[in-house]
Amino acid sequence: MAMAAGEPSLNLQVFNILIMVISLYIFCIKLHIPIKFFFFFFDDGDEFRPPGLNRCGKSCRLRWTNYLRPDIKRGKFTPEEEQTILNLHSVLGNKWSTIATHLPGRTDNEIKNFWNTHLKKKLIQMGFDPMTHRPRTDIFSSIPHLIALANLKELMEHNSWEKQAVRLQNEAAAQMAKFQYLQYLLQPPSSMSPAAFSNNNIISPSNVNIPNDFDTFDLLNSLSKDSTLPLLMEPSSINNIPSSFMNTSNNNSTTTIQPSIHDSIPFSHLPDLESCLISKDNMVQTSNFSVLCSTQGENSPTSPWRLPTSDDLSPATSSPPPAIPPVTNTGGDDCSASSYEGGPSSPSSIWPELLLDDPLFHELA
DNA sequence: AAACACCACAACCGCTCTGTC
DNA sequence: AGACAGAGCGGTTGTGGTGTT
Repeated sequence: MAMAAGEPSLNLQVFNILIMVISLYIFCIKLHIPIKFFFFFFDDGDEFRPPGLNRCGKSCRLRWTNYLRPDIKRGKFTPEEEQTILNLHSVLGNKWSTIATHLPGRTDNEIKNFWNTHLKKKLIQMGFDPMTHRPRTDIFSSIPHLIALANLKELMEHNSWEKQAVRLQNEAAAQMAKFQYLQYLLQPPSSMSPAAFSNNNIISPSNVNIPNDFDTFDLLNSLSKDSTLPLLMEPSSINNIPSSFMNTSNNNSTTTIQPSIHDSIPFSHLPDLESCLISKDNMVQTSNFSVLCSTQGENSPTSPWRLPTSDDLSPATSSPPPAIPPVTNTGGDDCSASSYEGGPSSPSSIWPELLLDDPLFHELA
């Protein structure tokens, strides 16, 4: 490995490179240029980050908009804000920035976090799908209902002295199931359309899906014979709907049927969260049965199978009883947790097979 | 007191949109 | 028209605090 004549020695080359590096270093120090600047091509970020601070301009902007901005409101969300978020989310979905424009002082990030950590869980706990704001129909949401059924069954077995009252309640349960099935069938197909968000939806033949199968007609006939339930299709009878079926907070006499219409309004069927949310350890949530018991006048405080009512949940408030989440099928594909289609493809095949065939249901009905 | 689980929230990430050159 | 930078947005993660065992 003889070195060619006139070619600088290896030591000299290294020395020259060293001199260049030192010169560059001094140059950078004099001009206050960070050395890191020359290694920007190794930076994995898409923006240049100033030395010393591991922050890019983007994160600084986020820090300002989400935290440092002086007009940001601190503290917990008020119930009004909570309700606003719920209402807006039912209409807008996860458009956090749009929702934030309606809540001065709150950032989209804050609202998003609040939703993910609080409101979503609340809705799930209440048995509502946080995406559709409608009663969930998956098996997990049905578990509290089934537990309530099981408890009721057990109580029935051990409390023969109240068989008569239980029988009445079972009849009411069957009627309620029929009613909810009918209500389900009568849902407008475009229940998720913006027009459906209006709280002034009035039931009328024009906005009601006339059922087209015989099962439904049979059900209608059976209901019309039943004095317990009103004739829904006759406007004159709408005012006769028992108050428990109606949103009692609506004092307007414009014949607005809350249960069925509520079911078509993504959020309006929800009661005030504070008034109906039950503590975590209470397995019996706002279920059909809590409403059912209260509607039949059999829900005496001493009754052994008494389930919580809205009064139990919030004695101080006079808010209406929670809406009736339809008795849910277990695993039906009409309204999955994340993809509600707004209407059943074959309504008559959903309830009877999956829910009404439930042995517990048969025993009770 | 320590370990662990859970919760709340700021921060980050990746993507899309928009304005500028 | 296309490239680029910055802003905006929604989903996700990291982390510190708190409660529980």
